[in-house]
Amino acid sequence: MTAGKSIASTSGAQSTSGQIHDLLMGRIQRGELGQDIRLVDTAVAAEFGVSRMPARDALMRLAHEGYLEPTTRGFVLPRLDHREILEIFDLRRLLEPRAAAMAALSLSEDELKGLDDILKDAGSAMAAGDTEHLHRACEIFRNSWIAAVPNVSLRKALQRYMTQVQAVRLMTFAHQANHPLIVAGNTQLYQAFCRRDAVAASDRILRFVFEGEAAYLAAHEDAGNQNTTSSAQAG
Amino acid sequence: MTAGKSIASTSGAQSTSGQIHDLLMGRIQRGELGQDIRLVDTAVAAEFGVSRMPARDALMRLAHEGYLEPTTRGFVLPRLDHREILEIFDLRRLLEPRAAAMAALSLSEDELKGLDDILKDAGSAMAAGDTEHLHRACEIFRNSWIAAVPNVSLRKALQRYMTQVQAVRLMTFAHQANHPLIVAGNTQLYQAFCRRDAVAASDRILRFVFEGEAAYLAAHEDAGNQNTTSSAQAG
DNA sequence: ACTGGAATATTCGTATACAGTTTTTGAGAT
DNA sequence: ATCTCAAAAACTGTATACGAATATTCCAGT
Repeated sequence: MTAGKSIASTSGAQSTSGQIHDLLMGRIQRGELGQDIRLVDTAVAAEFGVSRMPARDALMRLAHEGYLEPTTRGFVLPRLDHREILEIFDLRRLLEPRAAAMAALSLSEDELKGLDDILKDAGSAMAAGDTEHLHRACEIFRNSWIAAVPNVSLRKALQRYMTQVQAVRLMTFAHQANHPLIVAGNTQLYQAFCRRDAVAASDRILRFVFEGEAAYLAAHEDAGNQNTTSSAQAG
Repeated sequence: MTAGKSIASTSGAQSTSGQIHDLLMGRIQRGELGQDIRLVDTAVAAEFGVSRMPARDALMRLAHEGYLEPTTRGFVLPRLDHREILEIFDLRRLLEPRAAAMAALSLSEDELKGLDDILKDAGSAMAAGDTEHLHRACEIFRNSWIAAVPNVSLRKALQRYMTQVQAVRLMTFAHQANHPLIVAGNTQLYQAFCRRDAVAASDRILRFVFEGEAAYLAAHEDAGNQNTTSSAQAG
């Protein structure tokens, strides 16, 4: 309570619990939470200098949205097992092609320019061997084009699998050999967007998801060979 | 507080707020709430003989699930607008064919028998002109086959759109002319399940969603012609 | 050293209270 | 009769407190 971060003046005109919710979701999406961290309402409340209620509301809402998992002792990141990760690849193959096609038709010139900038950023990050930077750039790229999907319900559905995307990325990005593939895939997607080519965008993202799954499976096998335990964790 | 309904001994071993949540959701799904009714936490709390917090939790959870809409003055039934309903038809076209295909391969003999029973129930309900009964039977049918989808993530995604499905149903079921189409569609889906014909199940559910959209659009036009206000409401 | 079980600590769910905000109500002026 | 503005009521969001449930720790007995 004494070290409160003064929640006010952060994001939009929301309630306290809404602001805490958004902040925590940002941390989760940016992968700032270790998978062994337990989020407890009293601790969150203390961090933000508020009472338990807003913190509790935010945590429960995040849990219900699938970003956190309630346990008997605090909230933790949902630990995705191998099966669940593969399931979500399946879902992404169903949803993302249509989403990319819609985005191709909806992205404004400004948004395309923004994607271009992010892509250049990702390219230089790859050249510099800065995995962390590349990771962030790819996340921004994905969030940006998804934000342009006009079907709100579809957009929300995609955003719900951010955790899985993050978890898989953390595994596949570890292998620098994957980096050119990732940047090339995003570049081709961007080019399809520029051409307003919905079909190409759809095809490209589908192939991208398949490639992601293949890279994940390879990383998973590696991890399995080296260490039988804690193989398919998000970390 | 004095006239509490003694929440205990109702449903499973949940928390108070969970029980209130389930009870209210049941009322919503059964259409027991007029669209002009405002649910206020203090009133709900008084009805169930608890304090505001559990009632508030339940209402907020229902709101977040899309069953209710928070306003400055209590919670009301969500007014799904035309755009959102069409968006969800789009999503269902992406997800349900795959789900039905998976269900065709996964349904056990017992589950198939259960579907058959429900289907017969629906048939007799239609014959008797019991719209309410038919509505319930169709809901059970849908829930039953979706429960057999082995991809947990896909299953959860589908269940998230239950509300919208319900809302649309309430509109389309009002026209008795739609009833034979609905029962026939479910019957054909069931037959595809029995044959373990994933392709037929996939095709059938896709057509079913299209038919549902067409029926919704027709109902929407009717409502629009009769009354410009309160056209696309979930009643 | 290891196991069983009680004491302790942590955390959750709920109750009650208070403050801020928005809607409604009602009185007075035109 | 209607409009305006202030007072009241209603409702939401947050703070604080308490009891219950569950995990953890620690000690005694083997």
